[in-house]
Amino acid sequence: MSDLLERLRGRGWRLTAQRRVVAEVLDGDHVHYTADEVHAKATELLPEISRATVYNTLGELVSLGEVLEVSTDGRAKRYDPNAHHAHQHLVCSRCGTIRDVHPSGDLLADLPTEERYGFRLSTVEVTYRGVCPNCSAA
Amino acid sequence: MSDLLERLRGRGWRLTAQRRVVAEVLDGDHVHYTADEVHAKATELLPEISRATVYNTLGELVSLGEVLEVSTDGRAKRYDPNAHHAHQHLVCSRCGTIRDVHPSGDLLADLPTEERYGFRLSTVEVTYRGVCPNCSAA
DNA sequence: ATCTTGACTTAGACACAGTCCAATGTAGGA
DNA sequence: TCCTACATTGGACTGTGTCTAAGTCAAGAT
Repeated sequence: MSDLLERLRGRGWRLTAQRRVVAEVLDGDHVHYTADEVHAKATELLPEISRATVYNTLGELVSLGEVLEVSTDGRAKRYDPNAHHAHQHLVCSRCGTIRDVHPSGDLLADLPTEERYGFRLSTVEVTYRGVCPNCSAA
Repeated sequence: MSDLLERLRGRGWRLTAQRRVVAEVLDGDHVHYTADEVHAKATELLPEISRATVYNTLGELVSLGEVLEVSTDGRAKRYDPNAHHAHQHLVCSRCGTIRDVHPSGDLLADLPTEERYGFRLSTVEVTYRGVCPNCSAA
């Protein structure tokens, strides 16, 4: 993920300890943390980091297109660092676990012209819900 | 929508003025109000109705399967009385307007077995995003 | 028609997620 | 090294939703 930092510096991002730490926390492929979880983990690496900075940084990463914002439950938004491969989400209705998944087919094409009401479509988000093997077993 | 009230009474729902008013506000096909919008409209019909009652009633309608909870933006949840026809949502990224839409094809089938990670799938929610004709024009 | 009772409603306090602000600190160019 | 525009901080604030204890009432029983 240090290439991320490089990319951002190239775009004029000022590189601070706080931002580095937030990027580091988001590193890894299958994390979907809430802002407060990011803050908690960032605090372990840099005790004085403030909540506001974490929110600011996440917001910047989202508008720079480096991180996706996912809200699957109407509660806290989650942040998904896997922004460079199109994917959708599979959520366990019991425990809330999220997995990245890759449906087949062209999802946008599933919406017929007469159902588009003159909108210019840009994206589609799909959330599959079900019960994960763990919760099924229990 | 008075058949809704009948249905609910049949299920042992106690019929109060407050509940009647909430059901009345949700009547109509293409409304997607937030809880506070429902409360505002309910207050016009029954001035003393409290916020807590609106939240309670909406929650009950949702668990009874009469109303759908939709959260498209990570802000306030919206309540969709059109719960008896499967449908998805088309959201304007500018103004937030929501339309019910009906994609073609079997959405669940788009997720290949090897992408299901052992989950027992139950539902799929699709949100199409784009810009509505109104906002396009402006 | 009235009584009774458990379910419903209420106001307000509380909790959680997120935003805003003025004061302070600092990265990185000159 | 200095400067300054940008970043960070903590705490107050907002919006959305939940909880509670006390009061009220729908509807079945009498």
